[in-house]
Amino acid sequence: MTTRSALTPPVESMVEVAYQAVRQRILDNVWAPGYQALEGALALELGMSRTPVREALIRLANEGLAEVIPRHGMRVLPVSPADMREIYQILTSLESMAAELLARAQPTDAQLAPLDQASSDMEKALKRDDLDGWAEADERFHRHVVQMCGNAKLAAIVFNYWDRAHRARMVTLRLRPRPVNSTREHRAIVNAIRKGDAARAGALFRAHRERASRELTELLQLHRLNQI
Amino acid sequence: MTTRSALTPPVESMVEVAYQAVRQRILDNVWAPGYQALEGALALELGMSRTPVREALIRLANEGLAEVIPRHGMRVLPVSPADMREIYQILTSLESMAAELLARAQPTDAQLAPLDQASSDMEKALKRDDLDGWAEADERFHRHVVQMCGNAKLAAIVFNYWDRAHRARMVTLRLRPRPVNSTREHRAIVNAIRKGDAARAGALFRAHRERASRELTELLQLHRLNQI
DNA sequence: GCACCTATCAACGTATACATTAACGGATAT
DNA sequence: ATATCCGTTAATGTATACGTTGATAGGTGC
Repeated sequence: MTTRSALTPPVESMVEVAYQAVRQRILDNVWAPGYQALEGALALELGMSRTPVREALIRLANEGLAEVIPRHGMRVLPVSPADMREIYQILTSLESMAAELLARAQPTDAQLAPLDQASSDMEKALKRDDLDGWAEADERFHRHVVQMCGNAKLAAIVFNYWDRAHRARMVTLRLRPRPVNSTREHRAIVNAIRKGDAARAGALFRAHRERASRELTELLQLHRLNQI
Repeated sequence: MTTRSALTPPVESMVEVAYQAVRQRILDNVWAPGYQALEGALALELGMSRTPVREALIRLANEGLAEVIPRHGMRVLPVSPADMREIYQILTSLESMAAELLARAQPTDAQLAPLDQASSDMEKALKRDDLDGWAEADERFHRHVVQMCGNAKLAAIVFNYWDRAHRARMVTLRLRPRPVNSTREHRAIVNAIRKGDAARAGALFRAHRERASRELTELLQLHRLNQI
């Protein structure tokens, strides 16, 4: 009997191990933007041969987190202010579409509960001056909207671009004034969705993201953060 | 002297050869949706070892054109009506954003000339009943808008989802009534962009894509095309 | 000192090798 | 006839091998 039950999680392949390991190091800024590593070195570090490492790097390159330079191995891609502008334009467009779709779907109160919960958690975290908690609840809010909009491909794109911008968000989290507007805007968005007012939900979400994008860009300029 | 001039294009790697070969077969519907091929068979057919084939397949899987099923090789991914709906929602969102960005950038008449040209070519092709010519000019119009919007990442996403929907567009091209509305809508979009009216350009583009999406979906239903 | 040339090296791209294991078919029991 | 078991096969995932070639250091000429 060699069935693999739900209890024994699928033996992750070495490609998966390599992919997750490198990805996590990039997202956690353990390997800073510009960091380079040779395929052989990575393989040695991860205790596997170059083959699975190469395959993982192809995925990471496709996802825009790293690039592969022929004789110099993998390089962690920096994110410039111009990149951030492009990324936030994409997120603004797709997330506001997601909000519209969600509003059109007329979700039940039960389905919207996580959004209310996330909003409350943001308020509570802000009162405690718990910025990490605030960021987690904020991300949870956005994730729910995108996951429930009914368009899995759209969600996948949004998640990918969140990842690319993740480091910048973490850096600016503590450089900016207390994010007091966000929660109010989230509440208004939930209301529009609850009423089924798709146009308003989309417009509010769009304004919400555009403000965030503007603030982020200004912060990066102010602090001369030319690559993150 | 072993410089590689512009005349001698970079020797494409075998991975690139494999990637292009498989991709082209999928887009051209030489390998229909659902078609499967083993890594070894592909390698044999392409005259290379499994290694570059595997690496090409990883890219194709990431791009959503194929999937890799552990003991069954590569499988060409079918596109269902539900997929088409998701894809067109994404395209609607991103292309209308591109139109807005382009309008905001206040392009010169010279920069807008290709859009006028494409619109004329669509009219001319339609008069000749040249559907392929019409489709080419239509795609050229859309490509220009997206390429000139100033957001390369957005453009890359749009191109990828065009590819995914390519077969369906080709199939429906000859099933639908003559596309007489599109050219008029294109003209209106160019006018809005020329005036720098970003909101209007975005709204028009959005309506344009939503109409196309609706028509396509209805065609697929009508002809019971449940996977393309 | 600087530019150029050359030889060495090592990282990569691809091919090949190999152990693992899912899939399939045939045999057996009911 | 159908279900189950089991042995065989072959496709895979990963490791290893290897030729090619860009990069670099050191030497040479001016």
